[in-house]
Amino acid sequence: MVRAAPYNRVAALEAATQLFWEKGYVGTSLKDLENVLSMKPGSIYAAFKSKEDLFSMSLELYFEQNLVALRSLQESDAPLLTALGAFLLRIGENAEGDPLCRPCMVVKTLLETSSISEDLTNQSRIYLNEMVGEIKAVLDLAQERGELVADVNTSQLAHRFQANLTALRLEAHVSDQPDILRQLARDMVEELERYSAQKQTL
Amino acid sequence: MVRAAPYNRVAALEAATQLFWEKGYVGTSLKDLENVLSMKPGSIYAAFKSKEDLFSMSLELYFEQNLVALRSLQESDAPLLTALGAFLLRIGENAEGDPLCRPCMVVKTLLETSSISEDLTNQSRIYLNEMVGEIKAVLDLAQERGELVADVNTSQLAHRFQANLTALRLEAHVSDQPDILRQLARDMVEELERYSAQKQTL
DNA sequence: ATACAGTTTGAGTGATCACTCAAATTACAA
DNA sequence: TTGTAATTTGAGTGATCACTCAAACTGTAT
Repeated sequence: MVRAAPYNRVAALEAATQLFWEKGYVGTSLKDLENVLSMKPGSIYAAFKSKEDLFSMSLELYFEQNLVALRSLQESDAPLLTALGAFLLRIGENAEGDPLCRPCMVVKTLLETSSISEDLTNQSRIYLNEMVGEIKAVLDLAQERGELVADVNTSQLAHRFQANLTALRLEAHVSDQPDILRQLARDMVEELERYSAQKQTL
Repeated sequence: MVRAAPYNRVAALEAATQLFWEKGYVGTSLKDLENVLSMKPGSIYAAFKSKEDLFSMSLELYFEQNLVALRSLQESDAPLLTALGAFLLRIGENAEGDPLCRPCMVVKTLLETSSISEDLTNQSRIYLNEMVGEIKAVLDLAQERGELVADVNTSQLAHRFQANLTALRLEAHVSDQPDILRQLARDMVEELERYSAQKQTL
């Protein structure tokens, strides 16, 4: 009775996400989407209702994938502070094609849509808040495990980490001096590790 | 012989800058510009050649104004590190209508135009590099004056400051928790003042 | 007053925008 | 095989995009 959809919804959403991430909401036309999704306008609208809805779903997918990366940290027993620092160092390497070394799609969306679509702006805001909450959860766990000094405000430190992450991804996009970027990442890691319970006092 | 232009070029450019800053390049239509500049399309094109050129001039104006603010620091004899920190603390207050508490137009442009206009992207990149150079100049002067410890890499610290500034302006745009934002600003100031030559050792 | 050059005007350009829908196609049940 | 409902198709919708240009207007020189 129900015919299987001949398009792969997940694959289509992932392709849309990449396109939107790169070109932004306004900068992406339906022609662009038709090409990338290999779907005609009618199919796109049947499947995703509107360009804005499709963007919203793409943003959600992007967010969920980032959330998964953070959650997986908490499930392993690897040192948490080291793992957080590794994110920064990875951005510092600025490897070609590493998605973490491109500006965050949520941040891009927030900036782009702040006078275009209130819905997308709010969605971005919510995601950023959820992300910082997830970082805080990692830091709380690190405190439980005795990796992080007990007297630090994890909420505050989470915001600091998110700020560093965002700024570093931006710098990776701007900088043409690998040394500067790498050292910037190291400075941020050093700052983070000043709260490590394991570290020797200076 | 030459009739005085009945439009005020500087005022028009400033109005265009505000509009572009808020709505972005793609998000601003010529209709929007006509309204804000009180000019008909023909006049706009006679005066500014194209939408992209007008945007470019607006971005330049924005940049020059920011540059002036930094240069003026070097001409006064007020403590430089304190003055730099004051920028951060001002963002931390997130006062309604304070332009410093809105995301940087250059950063917005860089993110928005990276797949739209190579020219505007390059222009943004250049401005960000000039800004960080100007921050470095302030830090170098601070070293000369003995305000800043001698062994710190001012180029590196300048990049760190710029990253903090950018991230903080972004956070001011996202956050609905004044306390968090204020504390974030204070953390950044504290980090900066660890390089103060005047400060007492911990 | 008249001529004229500089400036503004705004309807109109073709292109592109997001989006629609009747018709063709397809997969499955009977 | 046939009937049917789900899906895809893609030409076409009106709206809006950045932009143009001939005509009207305006300030100045003569």
